[in-house]
Amino acid sequence: MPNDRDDHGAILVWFRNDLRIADNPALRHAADSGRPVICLYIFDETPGVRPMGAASLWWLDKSLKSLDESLEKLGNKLMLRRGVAAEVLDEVLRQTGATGVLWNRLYDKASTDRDMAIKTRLRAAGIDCQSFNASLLTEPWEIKNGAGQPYKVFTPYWQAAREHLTDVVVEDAPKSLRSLGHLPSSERLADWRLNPTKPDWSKGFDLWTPGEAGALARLDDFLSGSVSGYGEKRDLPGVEATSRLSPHLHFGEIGPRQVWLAAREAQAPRGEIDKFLSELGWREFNHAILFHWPDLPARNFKPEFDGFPWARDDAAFKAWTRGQTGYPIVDAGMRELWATGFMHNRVRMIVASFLIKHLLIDWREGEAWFWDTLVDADLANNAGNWQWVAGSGADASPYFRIFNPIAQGEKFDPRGTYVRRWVPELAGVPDDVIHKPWTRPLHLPAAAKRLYSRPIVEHDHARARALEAYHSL
DNA sequence: AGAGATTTAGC
DNA sequence: CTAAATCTC
Repeated sequence: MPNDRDDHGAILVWFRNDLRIADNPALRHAADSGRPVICLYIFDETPGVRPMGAASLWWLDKSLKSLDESLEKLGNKLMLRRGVAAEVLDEVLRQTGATGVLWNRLYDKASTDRDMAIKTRLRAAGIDCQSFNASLLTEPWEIKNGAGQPYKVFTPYWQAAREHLTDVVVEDAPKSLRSLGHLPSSERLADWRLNPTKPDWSKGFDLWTPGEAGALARLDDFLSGSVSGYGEKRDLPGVEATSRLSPHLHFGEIGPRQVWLAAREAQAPRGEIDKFLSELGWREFNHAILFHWPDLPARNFKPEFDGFPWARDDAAFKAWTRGQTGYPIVDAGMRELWATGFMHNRVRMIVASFLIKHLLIDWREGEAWFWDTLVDADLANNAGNWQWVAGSGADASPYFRIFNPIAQGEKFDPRGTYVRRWVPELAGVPDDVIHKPWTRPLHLPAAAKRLYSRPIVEHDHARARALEAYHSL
């Protein structure tokens, strides 16, 4: 009775940040229906949905290509359309006669507003419309404290969340995907011009392999190698000891359930595995906070910060973005970001603290820069982490914790390995002054003297000024 | 997931 | 005396 199945129409799978075929419940559900499946990615222009930054667009380009190749192996392909999502869906439904639309959920307000409106409207029109969870270990609304409220502190949140994770399940990729006989036209990926207009900028991004295969390889590499020394080495930017899964997780090339299960089965000490998994916990926490406090990217989580006397200093901001602050660890981080679309986590905290506390520049300006330049730019994590550093966020670092960029450098990059990699003009500076080259100008090689400038603010002065600003609240 | 000053424990 | 623990911002 094959024709019988066709009578029910095709199912449309709307891909978003779930660019994978394994552990993808919407895709799996469509495949299991036995009906033809239309795989659609919409370059969404719905007003209010934050446009991706330049580094994200670079990544998206490769990830979509990779997903299309995976789908072709299953006998299907990825259809691309650009426009306002609701209108694009209407058009594709009309062109294909599909009778069902499935997707995996997103959790920011612009997306949930859009998706709820679409779901209500499509269901009223008789379209079978369902959403699934591909992106999080637990749904944000599932984890509540004793008073029925969402947690605002990470440790009790993660403790409660872990109790929900007794039967984490991963679904295999479908073996095949029926396709529609006559698929309406797709736009061409190249026409979207997702690569940066300055091609030189992304030259150094080749350390990444966007796409599902690259994500799985990265996870495997990490779990069979550096996770063993994770607790000790994860804070050392000169050592490659972190997983670097963040962009893959953001685009959903791999899901947190896959990471969770693989980590639990890895041959490594339990303590190290748990430390790594608690980083997944922060990802869950940030998404839950964003879901319950949708203004997180724009407004202080703690409203008492609303009166903070931020400085307007374009020259200082520019120096920060270019890695020209005169503090080697800060400059190394900002240059790693520019060169690779990524920055080591420890250094993210240092550069963010520097922008907010040494320069007194609003965390939202830093958040916007990261949004544009990070390949792992993620609304929940980016906003949550910037507010964490600023002291204005949920379970944030107290404002008066002001990182000393010299001490942080000496503690976490003691031999200057990281600094020398990203600030080559300091290559010949001896270890004992690599994080404070201005203190012994006579000992500096000519290149360092000529090319590396003095700090744009003096640490003790900036620290005192930041504390004063904080106390003015 | 600070920094810096001060106190205390252990020798 | 030193290093760890404690306190304060």
